[in-house]
Amino acid sequence: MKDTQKEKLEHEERIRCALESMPSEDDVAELAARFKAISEPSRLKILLALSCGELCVEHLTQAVGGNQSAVSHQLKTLKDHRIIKCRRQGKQVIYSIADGHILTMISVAKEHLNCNE
Amino acid sequence: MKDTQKEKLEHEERIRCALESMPSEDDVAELAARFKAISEPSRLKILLALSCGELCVEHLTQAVGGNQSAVSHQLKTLKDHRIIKCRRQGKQVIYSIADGHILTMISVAKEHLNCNE
DNA sequence: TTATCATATGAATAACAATTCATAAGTTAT
DNA sequence: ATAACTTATGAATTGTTATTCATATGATAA
Repeated sequence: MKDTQKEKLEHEERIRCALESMPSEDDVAELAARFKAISEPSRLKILLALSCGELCVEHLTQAVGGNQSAVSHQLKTLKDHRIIKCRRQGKQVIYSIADGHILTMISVAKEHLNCNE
Repeated sequence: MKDTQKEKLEHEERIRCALESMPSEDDVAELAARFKAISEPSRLKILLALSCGELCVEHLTQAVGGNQSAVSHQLKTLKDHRIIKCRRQGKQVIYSIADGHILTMISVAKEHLNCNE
């Protein structure tokens, strides 16, 4: 009976920790939205491509293999969530990954592919 | 004229890299699906809660603040994508995060919240 | 200024996913 | 075997998101 008692206490401790450390609704929502932005195949391809360095829209369109309009919409989504940033250079707009955290995510994700769990 | 030439070559190099290093359609699709699994607020909450340690469904239901059926559906989604795993203990089913990569992701995500870029 | 090239956007349809409700299934205790 | 408890699931509705098409905007060159 003592062991189950102990286990029960551990469970209580964990749920307490889970409830206390839970970020606010708003923070969770924003975080989820950012994950969602990454979670469509073509947007993920854009990020995978950008992990090689900055690229213009035309090249990104080649990289994802879609059409220009779709890619622009996808870029907007990523930009709105501050996952990528851009700068204009003449006629072209050149996109790049916004910060190190995102790059880390993409790297971890790539690793995941390679070791397959 | 020499500088733009050099830049152009760099661009070509990058798009070449992007195209060559792009994972297969299937791999990208699976990766995207896994990100998507993480990207709903209540599923993200489940993962944030589980980052404190394993929890049973009832406690997880408390942690996300939803109803039991919804949480079970969400758990199934996460489990189907091998983001969480579970074991039965008596009447209860106890869930935990499936592997280190996922934990890393959640940690990076949490950091992201704290430093806000 | 007009023509051309590169990118962005609004609106609509089409595809997809989340939540709910009712109920089933597995586990333990009586 | 039945009841009580915990978790899972199917089906339907509702809500969301992606893609497409047509067109607009912004930049450069002629």
